Amino acid sequence: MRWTQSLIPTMKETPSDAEIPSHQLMLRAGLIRQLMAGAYTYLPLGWRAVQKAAAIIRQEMDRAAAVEIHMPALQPIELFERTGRVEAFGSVLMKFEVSRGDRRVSLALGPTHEEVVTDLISRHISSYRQLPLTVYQIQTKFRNEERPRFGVLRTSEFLMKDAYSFGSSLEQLNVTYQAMYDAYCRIFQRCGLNYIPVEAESGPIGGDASHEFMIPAENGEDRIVYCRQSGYAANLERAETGRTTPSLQAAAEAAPLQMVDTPKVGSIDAVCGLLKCAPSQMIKTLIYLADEQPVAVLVRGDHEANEGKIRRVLGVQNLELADEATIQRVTGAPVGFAGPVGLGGRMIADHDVPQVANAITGANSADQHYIGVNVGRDYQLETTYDLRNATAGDPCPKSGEPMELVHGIEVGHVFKLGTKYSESLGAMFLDEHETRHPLIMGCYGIGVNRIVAGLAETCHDDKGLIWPISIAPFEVLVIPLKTDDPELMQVAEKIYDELVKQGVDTLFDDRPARPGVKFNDADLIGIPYRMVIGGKGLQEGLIEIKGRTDEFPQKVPLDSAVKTVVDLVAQAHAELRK
RNA sequence: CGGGAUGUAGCGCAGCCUGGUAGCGCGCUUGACUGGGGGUCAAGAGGUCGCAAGUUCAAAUCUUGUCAUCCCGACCA
Repeated sequence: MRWTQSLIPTMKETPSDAEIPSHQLMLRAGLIRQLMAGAYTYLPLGWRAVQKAAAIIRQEMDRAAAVEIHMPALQPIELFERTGRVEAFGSVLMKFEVSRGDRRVSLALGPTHEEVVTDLISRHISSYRQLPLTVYQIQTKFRNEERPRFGVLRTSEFLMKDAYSFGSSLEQLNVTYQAMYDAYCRIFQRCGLNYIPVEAESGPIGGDASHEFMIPAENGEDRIVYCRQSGYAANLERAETGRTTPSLQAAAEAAPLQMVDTPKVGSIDAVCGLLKCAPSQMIKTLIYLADEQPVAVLVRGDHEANEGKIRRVLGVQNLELADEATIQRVTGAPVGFAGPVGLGGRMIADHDVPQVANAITGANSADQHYIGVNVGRDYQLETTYDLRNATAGDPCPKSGEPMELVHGIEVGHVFKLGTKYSESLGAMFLDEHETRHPLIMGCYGIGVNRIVAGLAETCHDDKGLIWPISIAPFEVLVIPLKTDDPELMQVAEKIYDELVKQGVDTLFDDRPARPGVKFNDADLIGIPYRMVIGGKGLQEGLIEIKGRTDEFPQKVPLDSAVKTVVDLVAQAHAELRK
């Protein structure tokens, strides 16, 4: 591709709307342009990068025996009604009506395709002999983000690879799941991404096992805990901690229990402000309704209760924070003044709670708190549980080493769906005994443009982007320094032709611009290899080859230059496939 | 949806407080010089100051409304 024939609007200055590196650099390097909040046009360089990621995904999907199809983005709302996801998606689902003759038809733009694919398969699969089957597509998804942000990382319209597996047994599901998991590792590896597979909550979609693939990045929206020792990594909502039950006896030096007035001061922050203490000195007492029964849950003041863990400990289906009336009835005080001292009914505590010596808690009486609260003396616990979100420094459940808190960009998600959709949409098969069962499904997503944005976010220096060769819009950038020197241009053209002939993706900077402009743009757009043909070097029969991150170029004789670059490109590719 | 900020040329910004000629840098066009890390000189093009209403002899500037974008939060199968 010749630069002058393409559309590569690089910018020297950073648009003020862009805050995070990926957004700034993708704009400045001429990869994308914004149409509106949450919707971007991909310009030639950006689109090429996306296409390269898509090609790798296709190869690995095919290798994992998934077959590509293409489903409509337009979907009848009725399908979502049958699975109850109109409510589940809420405003995220883009729905609208169109008229067809005298009828009104309700449609949605697909946020994902479980319904469509399950409906499709239900019509064509009827026997266990046809299973397992995995289909996938690469397609634009639509989700009405209430607040699109982070540039191209969180948009209302985005490219997603979504695969769906159908099996006749859990064993089949597990085999497919593992195949997809492995394929994902290969895909991200080949894309040159630093990624962490993490254990994840499967969310309202249902199912029992799930992994997210995260790119560690400061600006990532998701938070995960990670142990370098054991490699354990998990989504914050899901993460176990290696903590155990501590002593439940009061310490010898325990201060006396004392009631203090805290008028109208009900929140943790407010109490801390008034009593000049840290949230970690407080015990937070949350009143939940667990299957309609009130339960008090104790966590340290600076911790976040984890409802999934609480639900599992209590062994209940429904769990919600109690309403004001219930809190008043259970604690005898308004919201904000609950505490474990003298509180009747069921009570469970997090492991860290008894370790708070001389704690501050609500006094179960309006406008009053206790100070000097100690376990074993002022309130009793039989045992403790893991009831809160993990935080940085918590011991790893595998190694016991302290875990780090990392932010991450979710680029992939695999999970075992089970029969949620096959049941609600009637996707059944007959087994060898002629018994009907719902198909057992898995689903597997990759944010294709997030691969590109994630690389832009994490691979750059102060001069610009640094693409891995597999995703780079071009592999080699050829720069003739004097476009009005026919002799020099002839050499440059020949090198360009030769590279193209050898199948190297080459960009030819034929702009009649000054060298400085070309060098700076070259660094900005981050093409892995740069060949410079200049007057001085040419006199000696040399041209320069420089990797994007090399400090200095190597000078290579004209006749071996193409081969040198071709080898470098091949090597770089090989490196990513290891 | 709550809180905050910003809308002036393609991009970055000044002007607004204190109403009276639309400005700067980069980019763009033409020409000359220049020619290995965003060069110099000269001459140009480009703006209903987000939109609407109001106050005023007069509004980029003051008032009200509205729209858009960005940030924090809520939300995000």
